[in-house]
Amino acid sequence: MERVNFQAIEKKWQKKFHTSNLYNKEGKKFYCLEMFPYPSGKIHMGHVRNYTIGDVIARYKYLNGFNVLHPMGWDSFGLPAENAARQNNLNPEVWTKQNIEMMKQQLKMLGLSIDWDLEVSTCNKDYYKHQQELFIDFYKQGLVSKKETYVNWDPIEKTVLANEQVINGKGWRSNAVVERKKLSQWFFNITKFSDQLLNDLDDLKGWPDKVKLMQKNWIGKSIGCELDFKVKSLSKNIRIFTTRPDTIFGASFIAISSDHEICKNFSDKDDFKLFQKECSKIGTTEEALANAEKIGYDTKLLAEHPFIKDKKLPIYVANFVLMDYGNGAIFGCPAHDQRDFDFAKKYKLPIIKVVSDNKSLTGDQMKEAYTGEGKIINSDFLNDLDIDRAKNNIIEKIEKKKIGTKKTLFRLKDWGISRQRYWGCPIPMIYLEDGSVVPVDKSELPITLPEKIDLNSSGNPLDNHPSWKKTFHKKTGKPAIRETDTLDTFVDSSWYFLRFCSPKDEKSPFNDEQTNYWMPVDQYIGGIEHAILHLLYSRFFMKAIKQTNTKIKCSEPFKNLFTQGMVCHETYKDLKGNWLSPEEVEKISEKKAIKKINKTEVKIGPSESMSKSKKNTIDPEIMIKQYGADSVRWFILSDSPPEKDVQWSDSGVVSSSKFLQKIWNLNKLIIDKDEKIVNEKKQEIFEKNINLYVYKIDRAINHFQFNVAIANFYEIYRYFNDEINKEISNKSLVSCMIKIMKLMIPFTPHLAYECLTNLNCKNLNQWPKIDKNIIESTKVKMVVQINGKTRDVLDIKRNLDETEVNILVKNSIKAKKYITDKTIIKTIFVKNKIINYIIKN
RNA sequence: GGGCAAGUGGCGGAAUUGGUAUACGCGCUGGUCUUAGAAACCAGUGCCGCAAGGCUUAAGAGUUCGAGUCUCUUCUUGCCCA
Repeated sequence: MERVNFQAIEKKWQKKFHTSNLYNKEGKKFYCLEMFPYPSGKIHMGHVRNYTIGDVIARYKYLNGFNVLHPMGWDSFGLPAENAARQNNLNPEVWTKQNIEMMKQQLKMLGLSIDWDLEVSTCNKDYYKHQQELFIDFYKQGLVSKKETYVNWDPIEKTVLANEQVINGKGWRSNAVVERKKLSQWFFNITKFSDQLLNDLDDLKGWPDKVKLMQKNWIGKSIGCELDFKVKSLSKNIRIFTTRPDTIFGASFIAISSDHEICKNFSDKDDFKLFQKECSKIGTTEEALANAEKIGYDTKLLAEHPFIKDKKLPIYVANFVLMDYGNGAIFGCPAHDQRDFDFAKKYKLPIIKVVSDNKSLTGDQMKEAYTGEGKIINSDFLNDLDIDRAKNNIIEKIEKKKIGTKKTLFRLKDWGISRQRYWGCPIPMIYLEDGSVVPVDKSELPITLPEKIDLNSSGNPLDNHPSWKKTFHKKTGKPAIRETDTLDTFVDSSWYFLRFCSPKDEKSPFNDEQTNYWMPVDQYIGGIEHAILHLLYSRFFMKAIKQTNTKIKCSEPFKNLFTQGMVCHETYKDLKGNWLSPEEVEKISEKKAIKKINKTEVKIGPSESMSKSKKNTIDPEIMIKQYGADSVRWFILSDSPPEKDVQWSDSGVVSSSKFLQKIWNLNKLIIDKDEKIVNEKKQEIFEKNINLYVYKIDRAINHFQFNVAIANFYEIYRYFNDEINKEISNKSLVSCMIKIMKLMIPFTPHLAYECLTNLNCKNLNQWPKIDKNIIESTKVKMVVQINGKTRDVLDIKRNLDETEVNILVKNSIKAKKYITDKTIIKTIFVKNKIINYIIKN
């Protein structure tokens, strides 16, 4: 049998894919989008999986008559380019553009149905120009602000980290211990949309519940209240915020942030200064705050308890209270908050239990705070209420006494977007001589990056640049200084999906009409690691844009979301414990492997997601060159459901390629086949069964069960191969094979189109019709059970009723013996499925 | 610590959503072909049993004519938040 030349076929069809696209102008629109890649240099298997899944959907929709938008772009700003540039002594732009070229070629090798005319790259000024415009629009809408805040400072990268970039108190990239540093930063006021971002989740029916829940928790809405504490020695009250007003009777101290205005009273004291310095050593994440040692500074001030007469609470400055939480002041209830508990233990403050944990321990005997449910105790009028009731009750009392009000708190913080880096979008703001900050005039956009830059000195490269920041205010002509921070790269990816609707529009970020036609994205596909931030920021952008531009109708960017799993591979280590790549290892059996060079033993570790650090990566390009893109696509879809992790296996991709060879052979066989005598009945059954598979595969694709669809292809092959010589006309075989090859287009487009051409198929781009009548007329399997145990399976016509089935059962040899001479007490009959006889023994 | 998933052969996994558990693939075993290997093809492959048959979806209970699927308890793993 002739070996199929995958490389030649793929090359031939990729030329056509490059110039063709998936537009059916008269069809309903379908916007299919995969998360665009960071151009790191080469594509990895994760990309292969992501873009193959997207390609299946895009092609499937196109074949079904949809007008499909399937673009691709590059998330091309970001730190790795700066690092690489430093190492290789070239401009980040050069490095980035090289990578994009290489990765684009690799993506093309996969045979994706991308419309490359729409390509967008976020580091191009014709992209970020519009981003600067959007920034100015947002600024004018009051959605941008500049705030002095503590930030997570990465001392190695010398940059600000977002909370989520801090993992276990360390920088996600540098692994350096993160410090708290006060800086003036630009923010998007995402919290203005907190309620909307939360409530609109309910409308996202096409999103995984898991992702919605993660977003909900991230936004973290909670009800609490503000409450004023009188301080006798001060003229002013301290206003605190709490989500647990029900524990007010357990309060034993007040804790304030080191930035609280009261601290001004002793800001020149040396011991306080020292304390303040200590405070800055911990990061700003909740995790860092919870894990850090709690330290306090005794102000010697006393606050009055609002509900307990003559009770005084000491006021401490504490390192775990931040100014941007509530009002920078809390009351401490050690018995029911772990941080307060730790603090109280350290400073020997009373621990008063006010929620019953059904244990006899007194507050002082408790080993940790109790934060669970329970009845309120030791709390005067709140006693015996449960927590929720007590909360409502106390808030009512507080409002009545006019010492505080109910308040909603969100965990969600404003989005800090300033980065002290070169390779990002310049923030289009200028500082005037009088100290005011204004946006640059839109006519001056884009504010471009300087080409020559020193990346080797520490600090902010744009700030270090000799001339770049010096400019003039357009209106007054007076000298001004540019903002030298650049935007977080999450900003770049928060609106690229809009740009794809009209990527060539020079006047505005997007054309309203085109945007309203294509948006929202009908199917968005990407990794679960973006479940919170990227998706939340994009949702914010959509809402902010809608507020800015009233012509835009869309308020949620992604109608359906699919999060695919990772690609994993076994890990290998030599005897010294060094990681080994799969190429360095020779596998002898399932559990045994040796090093190729010196035949020493290799330890096989668990399969983990592919990463350079563990050296367990497989290069897609090598795989494509060896087995062909279709085989790689086929394998990556075949082995696991797409939402779960998949194990890369060499034997798997080998068998994929073998199977595609078999499909090729089968096609050849049919084309060259001599005509035989035809049995109409057999042919009809054959055609019906093929039709049934069309239905099954169509259904599987719709449910994202690509592995199931592929299993069906294996079945079809076997069935087809068995039936090929059984009195079926060549015409019928060819028309059935055409159906099958059309079903394969989304999975293995090169092979499928080549075979279809060889089969002389006329309408290449039309999905086979599912004939519902044929499915209705196929036989069904009726399970015959006796007392719930399966005794026989009958092939019967569809929709027979109970009496008809009874007759058939009585004639069945297998089932008959269980029923004759027995008393049937009850019969359960489910049409087309099962008949179950309950008999007496 | 809290929340959410999930647990099916040696492995990846399927099961029309309460109706034949183990589809399909990998691996393994045997065979045909071959000087040999590879490839290809054929057959077998959950467990017990010679067989008839019985047992089996992490463990245990429950609902049901019928449970991998629903409910409860326990255990384990993964993810997110702390």
